[in-house]
Amino acid sequence: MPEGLEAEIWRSALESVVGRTVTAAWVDERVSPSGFVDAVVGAPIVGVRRVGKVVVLDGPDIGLHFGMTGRIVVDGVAPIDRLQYSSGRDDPSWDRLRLYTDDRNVPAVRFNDPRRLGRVSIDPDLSVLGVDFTAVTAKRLAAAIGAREAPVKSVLLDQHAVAGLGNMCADEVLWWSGIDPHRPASSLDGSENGALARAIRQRLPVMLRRGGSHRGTLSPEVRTACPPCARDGSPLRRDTIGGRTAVWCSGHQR
DNA sequence: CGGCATGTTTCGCC
DNA sequence: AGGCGAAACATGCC
Repeated sequence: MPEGLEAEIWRSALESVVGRTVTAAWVDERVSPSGFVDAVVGAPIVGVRRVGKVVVLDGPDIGLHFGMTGRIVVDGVAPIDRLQYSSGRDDPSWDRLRLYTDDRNVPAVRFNDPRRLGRVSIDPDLSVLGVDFTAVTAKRLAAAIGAREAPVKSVLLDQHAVAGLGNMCADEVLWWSGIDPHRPASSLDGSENGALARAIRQRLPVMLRRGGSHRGTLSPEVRTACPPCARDGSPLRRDTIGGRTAVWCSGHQR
C-alpha cells in the first residue's frame, strides 16, 4: 500500500479542504473508534499534516492510516488513480470514511480501502514514530538504527525507527547506497550510514516527483522480473526478510 | 485454485 | 524489558 510518499501526495491534495468545516460524516465502525462521527462533525479543518505514513486533518484531529490498499479521493478526484496492487476500480462499498463539507452530496474526503487493513483514528499518537524520512540525516539515522541487530531492511521498515519508508522505498534506498539488506543495522559503519542517509534524502524526492513509491529503479516490473541490475549487471535477487519480499543486487550491495 | 500484495499488530521466545 | 521473527489480519488480483 501506500508508503510515506503516497501519504505526502494525499496530504498535498487535502490542502484544498483546509478552511472548510465538517458538516456530516460517515465511517465504517470496523476501522474507527467508537464515537468517531460525533467527535468530528462540526469541526473546522484548520490544517493537514503528514508524519511518516500517517496523514492528520487538524481540527477534527482525524488520523488516516492507509494500510496496504487505502486511498484518498478529494472532492471526487483521486490524486493517485490506482495503486500498484489493486485494480483501477473505485467501489463505494470499499469506502471506510466519508467527510462532507460545503457540498452535501459529494464527499469532500473519501477514504477507500478494499482490503480494510487501514484505520481511521482520532488524535493519533505520533510521538511513537521515529524520525520522518524527510528529516533524516546521517547522525539521526545512526541514532535510530545503529543499536539494532535485525537486518537493516527490517529496521528501515520499523516506523518507530524511521517513519515513512515502506517495502519498496526501503529496497530502493539500500540499492542506491550499495548496502545488502540482510546486514545487521548495527554493522553499518559511518560511511555506510552516510550513504544510506544520502539515498533517503536524495532519491525519495525524485520518486515523489515521478509519482510515488513505484517510480524507482526497483519498479514493480523490475521486482517481478529481476532483470540484470541496472547499475552493474549482476543478478537481482529476491529474498524474504522480516516477512517481506526484498529485492537486491547480489553484486554491488555488500 | 494457489499464491502474492506499497502495512501494522499480536504473540511467543528469548 | 525490549528486540526479534513468525503469524494473523482482510480481500482483491494474477
